[in-house]
Amino acid sequence: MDTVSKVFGRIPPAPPTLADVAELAGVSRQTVSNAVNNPDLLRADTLLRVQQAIDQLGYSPNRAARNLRTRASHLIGLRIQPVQEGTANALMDRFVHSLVEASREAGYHVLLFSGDPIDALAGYDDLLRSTAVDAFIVTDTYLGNPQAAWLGARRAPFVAFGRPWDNPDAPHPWVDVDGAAGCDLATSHLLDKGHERIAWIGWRKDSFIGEDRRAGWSRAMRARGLPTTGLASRVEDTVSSGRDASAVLLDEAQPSAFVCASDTLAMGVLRTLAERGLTAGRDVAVVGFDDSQVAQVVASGLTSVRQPLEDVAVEVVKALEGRLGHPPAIHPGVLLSPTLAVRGSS
Amino acid sequence: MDTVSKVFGRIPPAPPTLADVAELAGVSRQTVSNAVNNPDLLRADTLLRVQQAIDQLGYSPNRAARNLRTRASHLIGLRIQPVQEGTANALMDRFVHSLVEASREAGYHVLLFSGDPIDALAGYDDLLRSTAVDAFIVTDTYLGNPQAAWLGARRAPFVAFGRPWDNPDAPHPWVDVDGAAGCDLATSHLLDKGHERIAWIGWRKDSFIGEDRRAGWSRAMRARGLPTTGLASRVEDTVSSGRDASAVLLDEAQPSAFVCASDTLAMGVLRTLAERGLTAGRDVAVVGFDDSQVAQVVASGLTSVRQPLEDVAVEVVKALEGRLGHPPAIHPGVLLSPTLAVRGSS
DNA sequence: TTGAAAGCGCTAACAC
DNA sequence: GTGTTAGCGCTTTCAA
Repeated sequence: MDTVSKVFGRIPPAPPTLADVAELAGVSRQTVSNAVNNPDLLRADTLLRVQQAIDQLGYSPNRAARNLRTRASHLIGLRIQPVQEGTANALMDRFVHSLVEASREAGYHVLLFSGDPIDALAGYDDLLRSTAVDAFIVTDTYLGNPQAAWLGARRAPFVAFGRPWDNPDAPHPWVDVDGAAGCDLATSHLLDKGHERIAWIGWRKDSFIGEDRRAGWSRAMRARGLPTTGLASRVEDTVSSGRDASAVLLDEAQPSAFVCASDTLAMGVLRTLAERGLTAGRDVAVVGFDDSQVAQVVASGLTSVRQPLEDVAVEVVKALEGRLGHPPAIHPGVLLSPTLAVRGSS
Repeated sequence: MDTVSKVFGRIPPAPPTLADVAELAGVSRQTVSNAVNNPDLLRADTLLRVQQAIDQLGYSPNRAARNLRTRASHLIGLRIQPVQEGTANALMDRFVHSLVEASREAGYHVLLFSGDPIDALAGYDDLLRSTAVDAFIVTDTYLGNPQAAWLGARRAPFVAFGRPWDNPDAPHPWVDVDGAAGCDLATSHLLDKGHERIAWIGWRKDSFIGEDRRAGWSRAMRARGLPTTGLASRVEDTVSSGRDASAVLLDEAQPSAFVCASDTLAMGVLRTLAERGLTAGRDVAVVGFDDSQVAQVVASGLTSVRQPLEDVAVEVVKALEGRLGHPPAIHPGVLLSPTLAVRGSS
């Protein structure tokens, strides 16, 4: 009586095991295992025979058994947070897809989990202790986020998308996008178009990311010997903040262009322009950040700095493979350069 | 010599096992297992003692071992596709988060995989044969998609987000949102505002979803005895198609309002209005579908039909639990009603 | 109510 | 090159 009908009188048919393949091919189980994991060890004709048996039965190694034996799950954990409604911030969608794709090529799958809002660490802890994932991708590296330190202390392998701002010497691998370079790019683009009074609308000063992006703007301005005083504003990341800030700047500093730390803020600028009967791109130029769908479909289009998320994902997975290797190979950090998606608003 | 230092002279410290807990609590391994899975079987004081040992060691059952033994992974697979750039379609982000949340409460994690573009089924097959997931959530139920039939033939448990349009008697559980009701809601909203000539911009006729939504519009119009002839257009789901279609309709049928099958099309309408110096919401009303971020942040806001994705996720997981139960409980299908997010454009 | 034994399917280590 | 042995950590019988 075969395994199938012994275990399941009904559905579903139990998938074939190593033993089934071995029997069919007339070899031992170990040889089948080798055929799958170390084909080089087999003689060509044996390998072929085993291969045929595998194909014939539609055999695929049972993950649970393999995981148990190898102490690896080939799963990487990614914590996702709720979409922020009312903003244009939707990086994650693109990043997640890129990550899944890059992971697949490296033999990993992505396991999603949601943060217990009260205890962000709980989800990590659970997966870690139950050895459900081999590593994590950490994306929310805002200031004071304890995840990196916490994971580090537990020796949990992880790669961060985002620099360790508060600790440049952090020992974990990370990948990030050069926000300053992006805003420099955006500002220089406007300067090349003849703009001289280019305003900045960014986030509050306690945001490292925001200050980094702002630095790109001021750097580009200074490189042309242009003043920046009175041309900058720091606000919350909402459409209405962008609207209010741009109205004030327009009144007090008469800029001919805006560079914003986010598409959300840029949408606020567009709103102010519309309210004043000004046309974006003709009367006043506007550049956003993140190349969200919003930037892509809004009337006449919003020029925006685009993060190379596909490349980020590839680098993240590369770093992960290094970290998971024996011995672990930690390359310090990777900084990628964004590009500029030029549209009608500039 | 304990397990830890035997296996790992170095890092990372091996997580505690059932045996470790059993030793500490002075009971057998089986008793610890029961404490975790069938606490009722234990005497109160034994349970307490085991619980303390578990807490003290930070024990969490090894998933791979449990999966191997129980033939279940407590993972559900979700295939994700690339974000469509240049459109406002970003349902998935919200749905995925809701699904992760709902799954967590049911004891499941979500495993993401990407479709091999060439062979969409390959990803499913791989995960299925390696028993990596217990079930799938299928979201792309477009016409002629072979996934449902294929999975059904393999007796693979799955729940669809989307009706089996081409086979109403399909035996699998599904959850969907009533698009007709949504467009009826949108149209009635406009009718209540006094509009009588309300145009429809939807997708090509071979889209069941598009025709369903369109039916809601015509139903609402007919309910008030209003004509629909000459007021409808069927195009591709792009901004420029929406722009062109609305320009034609405006010229030929003089509608005072538009209901669109997607926010993407609605953005096209807004573009036409802007080009003609018309103000959305004042001169011409516009309603989109999906309540995307685009609808939320665009100047003055775009009224849009909002799918209750959180509820969809809950129902999907509920259906999944039924399907995975012993015996499987298949409830036929669940149809949820969308709501209308009213903003400045109407 | 608790414990002992068996085995899920696989691979690492070693023998042949 | 191939086969044998052992055991990853857990849960499901079954016995005490």
